[in-house]
Amino acid sequence: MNIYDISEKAGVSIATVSRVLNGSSRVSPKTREHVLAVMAEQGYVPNAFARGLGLKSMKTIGLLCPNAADAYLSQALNYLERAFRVHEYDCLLSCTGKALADRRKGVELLLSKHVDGMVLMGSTFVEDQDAGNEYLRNAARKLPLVLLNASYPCDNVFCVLCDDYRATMEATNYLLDTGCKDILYLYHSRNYSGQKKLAGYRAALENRGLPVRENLIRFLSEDKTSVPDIRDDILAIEASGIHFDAVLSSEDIISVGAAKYARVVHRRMPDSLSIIGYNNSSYSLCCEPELTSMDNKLETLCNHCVSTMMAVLAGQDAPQKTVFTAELVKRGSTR
Amino acid sequence: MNIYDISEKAGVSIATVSRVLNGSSRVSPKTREHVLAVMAEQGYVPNAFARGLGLKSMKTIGLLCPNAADAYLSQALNYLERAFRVHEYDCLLSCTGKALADRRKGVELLLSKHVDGMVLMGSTFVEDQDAGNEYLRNAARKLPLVLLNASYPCDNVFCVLCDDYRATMEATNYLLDTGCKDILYLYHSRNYSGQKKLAGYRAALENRGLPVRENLIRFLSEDKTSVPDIRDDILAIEASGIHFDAVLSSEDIISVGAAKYARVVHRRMPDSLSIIGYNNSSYSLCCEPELTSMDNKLETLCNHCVSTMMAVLAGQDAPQKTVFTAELVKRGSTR
DNA sequence: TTGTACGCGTTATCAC
DNA sequence: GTGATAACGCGTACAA
Repeated sequence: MNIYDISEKAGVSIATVSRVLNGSSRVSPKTREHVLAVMAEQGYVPNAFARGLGLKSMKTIGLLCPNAADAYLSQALNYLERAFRVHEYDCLLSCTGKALADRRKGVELLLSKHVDGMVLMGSTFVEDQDAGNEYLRNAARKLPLVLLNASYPCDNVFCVLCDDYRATMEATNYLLDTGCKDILYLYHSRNYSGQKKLAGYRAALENRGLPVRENLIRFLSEDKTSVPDIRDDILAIEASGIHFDAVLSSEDIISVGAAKYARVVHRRMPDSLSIIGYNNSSYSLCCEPELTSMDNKLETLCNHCVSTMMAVLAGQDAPQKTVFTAELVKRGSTR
Repeated sequence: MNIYDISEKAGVSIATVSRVLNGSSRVSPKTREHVLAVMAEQGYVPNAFARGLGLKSMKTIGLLCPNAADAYLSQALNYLERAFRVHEYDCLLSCTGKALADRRKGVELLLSKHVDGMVLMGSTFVEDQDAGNEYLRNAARKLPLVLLNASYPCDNVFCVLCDDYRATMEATNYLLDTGCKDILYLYHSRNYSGQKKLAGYRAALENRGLPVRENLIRFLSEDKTSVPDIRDDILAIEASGIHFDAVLSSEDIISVGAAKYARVVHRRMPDSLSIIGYNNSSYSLCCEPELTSMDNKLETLCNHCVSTMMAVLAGQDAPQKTVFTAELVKRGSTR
């Protein structure tokens, strides 16, 4: 069943069928109705490959994600896919992992499939040393890139993110305001976003003339990310003689580990220990009391990624960088 | 840069270039080397649309998933995508939601994009009344379907699942063996898998000649699925005068809610309350003590989905149904 | 308003 | 082994 069959059965030329198909050009209402009827009757569906060949597009967006199993990223995945679908774009998924070589390969594969654009989820995709970002610049020469929660100034690269710096600064201030003195800062990732968050923590202390004690800033091993692992890490920190009355982390899952630590050593929240997480994910509701967490507006960010992409694809101009503000959601783990 | 350019620069015909490209037919080693060199030099990448048009395939698999944000499904998504990628297949994602109309639409959209096969994640995709499954039978006439954690006997539909019936039976038996008398069974979904699980619970009791008390079997509202919601549901159950010394659920997240309930009312695990979850997801590690959970071997299932799909696409025959056995992972929430 | 004819970049079937 | 050439199914100038 192709366009020729339809044109024959409808007694018109393929050009007319094509016009009806694409809604566009001028076709007499009568012919249109007739052709539509024939198409419906025959259950005709235009061949996407042939159409792609001609239009150089199959209305497909590449979604790159280091790890689709991650609670935060999978949430983003869900928002993005649904929003793109509303615009009749399908999403090609690529779970690349964090290694540069794999990310590059992921981008190239999607490039070879001629997606219309790509969304790169998380600041993992941007390397600190700019030489490593050649693959991004190269991709951006061929199609628009939208970066979720990352920043990279480059033509045809559009960034949508939350002000992580301000967010952790606000969280730190809140802890200080509620009487905490020794705030343990725990983080997993040294990428752009991770650095901004840490900088916010430092800045909050410095702004008040408080010392930044480096032994309260702890990078957790990247390969031990389960909640019990994190609990054990914190137990070890305590065992090493470091005292803290609050835990601020770069991810909810870390804070869940902190809550677990608190239970084990019988420290009550928020009296003996305050905890703040990041992302306001479903993990923050798992603990008792529930965790105060920084809501970085994932849904808003994702929707903005999609509308930015749509604008760019439509030839309109879009802001190179859009920054939203996070919001602290206060729950039982803080005063 | 297309096949003509390459053939011209290499001084051969496009047929030869095509042969080199597809590794197949007889080409003299010398010509092959030369053509490969030219292709590399020019950075030539064959056009996927044109290739798709000729081959009627773009090596793409459709992944349908009611909700990519779900902890369990996103894990599956990750496993599936990576395994397919190893076989050089890309994945087109469709988060359909649970409504039949939307699922049908998702299938049809992927059908129109001429994916080579589809994986349907979760038993949500199979309707109880078979009339609702016409969309599956229809799709199966055109391409192979692999169902993850669902069963539907139909030509060209391949099912990969865990024996949920036996799994909950085993879990129930374990609770009974460790001295529990009143096991509250909580579930969220009435789909195929949900029914099997419940049946396993009933069967375990019946096999021991114990009464199945319907007021210990509770269906939780589908739209209130957050941990605090579930905690409140359980509090309400208790308030209604129902006594229980164990909670068995169809999903880890429900059991996390149960653990939260236990904390609120100061019931200690496992002495005063035993809890078993399902899926052995990261949620089961969030609680203190950690939750005993039924591991339904998601990674194994996913890998099997992929190898089944590959076999079918290669024209080999594959088992219509493959059933794995779940395994109870014992942790602190049970004796 | 409608139709003709060509281009899109491959693969595949023939001949040679 | 290699080279013409016909599909593949659709979009679209251009002509009518």
